[in-house]
Amino acid sequence: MPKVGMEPIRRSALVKATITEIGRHGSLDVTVSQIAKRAGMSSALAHHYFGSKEQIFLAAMRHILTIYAAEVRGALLTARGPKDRLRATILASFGSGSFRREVASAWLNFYVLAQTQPQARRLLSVYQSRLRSTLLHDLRALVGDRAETIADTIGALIDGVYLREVLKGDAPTASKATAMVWDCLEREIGE
Amino acid sequence: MPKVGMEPIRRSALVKATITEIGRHGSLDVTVSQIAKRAGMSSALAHHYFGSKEQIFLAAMRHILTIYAAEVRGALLTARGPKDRLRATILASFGSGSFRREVASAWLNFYVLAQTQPQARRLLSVYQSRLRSTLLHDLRALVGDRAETIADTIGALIDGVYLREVLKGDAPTASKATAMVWDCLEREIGE
Amino acid sequence: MPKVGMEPIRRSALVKATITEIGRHGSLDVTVSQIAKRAGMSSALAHHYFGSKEQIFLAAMRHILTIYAAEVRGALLTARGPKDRLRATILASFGSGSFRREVASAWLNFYVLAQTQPQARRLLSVYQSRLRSTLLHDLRALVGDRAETIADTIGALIDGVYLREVLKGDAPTASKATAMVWDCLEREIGE
Amino acid sequence: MPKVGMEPIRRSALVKATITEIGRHGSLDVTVSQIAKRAGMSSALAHHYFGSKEQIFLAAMRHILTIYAAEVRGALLTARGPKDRLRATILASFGSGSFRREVASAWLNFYVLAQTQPQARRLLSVYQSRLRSTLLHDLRALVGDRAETIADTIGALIDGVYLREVLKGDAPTASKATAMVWDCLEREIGE
DNA sequence: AATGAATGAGGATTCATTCAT
DNA sequence: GATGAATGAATCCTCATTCAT
Repeated sequence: MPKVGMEPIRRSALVKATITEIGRHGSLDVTVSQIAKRAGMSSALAHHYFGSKEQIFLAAMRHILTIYAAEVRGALLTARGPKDRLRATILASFGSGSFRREVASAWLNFYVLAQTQPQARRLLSVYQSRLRSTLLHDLRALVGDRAETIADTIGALIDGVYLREVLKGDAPTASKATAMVWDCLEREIGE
Repeated sequence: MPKVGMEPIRRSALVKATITEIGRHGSLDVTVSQIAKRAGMSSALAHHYFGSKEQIFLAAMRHILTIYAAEVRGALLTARGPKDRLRATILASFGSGSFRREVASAWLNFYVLAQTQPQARRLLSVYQSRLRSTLLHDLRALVGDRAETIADTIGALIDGVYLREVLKGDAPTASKATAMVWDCLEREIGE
Repeated sequence: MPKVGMEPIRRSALVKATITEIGRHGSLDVTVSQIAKRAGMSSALAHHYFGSKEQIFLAAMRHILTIYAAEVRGALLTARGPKDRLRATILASFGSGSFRREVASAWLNFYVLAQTQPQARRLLSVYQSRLRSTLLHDLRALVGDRAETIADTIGALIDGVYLREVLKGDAPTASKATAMVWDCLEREIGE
Repeated sequence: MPKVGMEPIRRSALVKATITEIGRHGSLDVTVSQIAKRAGMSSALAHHYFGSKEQIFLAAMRHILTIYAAEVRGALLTARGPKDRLRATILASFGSGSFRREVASAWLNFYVLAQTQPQARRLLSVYQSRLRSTLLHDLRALVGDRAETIADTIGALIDGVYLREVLKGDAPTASKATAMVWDCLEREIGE
């Protein structure tokens, strides 16, 4: 058993365990001990690596956003043309990565935290900015000046549809969610 | 002075105090004592009336939804024609009642709770159903079959815009929010 | 069992238990739970009444100083003339109240705390001022101008002798301590 | 570069770091990690060298006493005659080595520890014995039989004056402290 | 020699909730 | 109706200490 270079392994294990536990409880009312135990270590070690429960959660949220960004980039790789790219972006937002119960839970709690926690707020605006600039880029090619307005609307709609889908009760449906946003977008760009 | 008839007064004071305290802290991490103190009574009495902290919060949320419903009804009173009514509905969703910081805080925490708490979930679906049927009623007159789809889209958009506005940092702007939803709606109904 | 007016009883019990426990451990490394248990209550109640461990200790120290002040006043009641009064003051400083192991422990830890804790520092200076003015009053009648210098010296000597006696190992001897200070004082006032 | 011979360097660094940290915090509530970091090594190494936190502190205290003893010896080197030597001894007790805040902190905490820790108690009695025999030696030449009593009184007075000076708040004054003890001593030896 | 990794044990503090009055 | 009293249970976080490398 190597005793060196454990840090990234431990951090990653904690991040994953955090997401799992939050999903399991639906809230941030999860003890560091529970998270640590699931990650196979003592709570003391969790604190050693992250300093506080809050930082553990922020790391988890950063991870979720990283995964999401990767999913978007992945979807864009094979997209051809602006419309295809827009569609890919929307699809990725409702991809299997985002629609898992644990991730949804993390998001909802993240919204709560973003009201008061500066780092959370910053992280949230990173997410929003990225999505916005991705949408903007392709919308400009299609609608010119109206791109900004539409990007904002579609961004908000994505969040709203996401919220409703994950709170629906039964498992969220990516296709339904995507269709709803896409239809709106098509009408906006005057298809 | 009779002690009779205090119950509704106490309950109402607690509900308001709860909303205020949640707004102040941004989360449900508010103690019953803090709420009770703000409401001018002991925490024991708060428990006497509501049974548990969770029930206090649910009562607060019910109050918020009641106010919201009233705001919608009020706006509809003077509206003439389906389009005017739709516009009124949207306006009410971003009315001063909803856009107060405390109410926004309550909503975000309510979403978290709705994942796991049956009463919260039911309450949430009451809100969604009401909004949906209000929108549907007027949309049918305008677009017939497409009403359902559009109602869902607009409902989700309202939630998404609300989310983004209240998490923006600076005070949310009702006019901007309303415009965004209304523009989308106009395009949908083929204005 | 009365459920009203418990506060003074509880506070007093906690103060006494604190002194006992500090004496038993020799240091402030005593848990609030140990103190509370000895005082016959839960640690939560101890916090309810005092707010923090530090405040509990400060209350204990205030109690010790109160007892000491009472002992001095008591000794002065029957004293006749300045010399007799000075002797009484010294005697009281090494009275059975001060020389108990627990009280000595509290004092030593109090000195440590007084370096950094404002309230402790203030309390310490209250003790020093009181002793000084008591000594001064009677010394003035005997030596006039030299009273101040002598009061300071005797005050320091009392502290030094106390320190050495309580750290000696075997039980401290009031008579030996008193004699040492008194002899010095006699020489200072020129017999 | 050989790793041999590091031991004394490490130990010394730790001892100094300990004194610094205790001074900085005013108490023994200093973590081994803080000490080790200040000494430029890991806490594990600190344990390797000293075995426990307690032993680190005792080593620090031994160091302080060694310095103090050296200061006394140094002062005695140039002293001529018993009175001059007594004066030198007192001066050294309030020398710059002893009156530093960190050293004072260490002393106060040392007193607390001496109540219960055998090694600390022994160390304290070494200090007291040394001071006593130094004083005794010169007092005998001046007052014969009364030397013992006076030595005890002066010893206690030194401790008492030290205690008050370091707890005074503002920086302690060596000259004032020395004068107080010296004046008392002169009167005792019948100057 | 030296350290990062790891933890067990603990400890102050908080709080929802209950109960006697 | 109303509350001060009271607590059990929890939770975050700390830290001296050990160990594998």
